[in-house]
Amino acid sequence: MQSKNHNFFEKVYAVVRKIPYGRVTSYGAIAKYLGMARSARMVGWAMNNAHAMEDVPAHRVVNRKGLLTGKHHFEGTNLMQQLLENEGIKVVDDQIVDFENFFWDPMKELV
DNA sequence: GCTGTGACTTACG
DNA sequence: CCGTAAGCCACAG
Repeated sequence: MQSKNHNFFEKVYAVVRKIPYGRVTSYGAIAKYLGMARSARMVGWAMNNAHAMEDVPAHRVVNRKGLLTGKHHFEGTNLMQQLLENEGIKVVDDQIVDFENFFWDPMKELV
């Protein structure tokens, strides 16, 4: 019985999985795309649960300032930064360089 | 059903 | 831009 299995988490994962390579987005952007711009925190929380999801590149999701706020939740100390740099994204002081240039808005890109 | 919490965001100075 | 304060919603206990 699926009942209310339509977790909003699944929606978050769906959007995060659609993040193209070498791009990043913010929790608020995802939340807004899901119609819950005021629940940006929940998006981050969903990422916490996303740890069980291998198809969820949570490292491509950062806060509004392009700061790797959730890097602390990744394995190691700078795994998140390593992953981003591996995609060609420069990260300095836990902050993405030219964040606006790498920002991926599901509202505009995903339509 | 209330309380606490959180990988956020916005507003104000 | 930076620091502080408040708002916000969903989930766990």
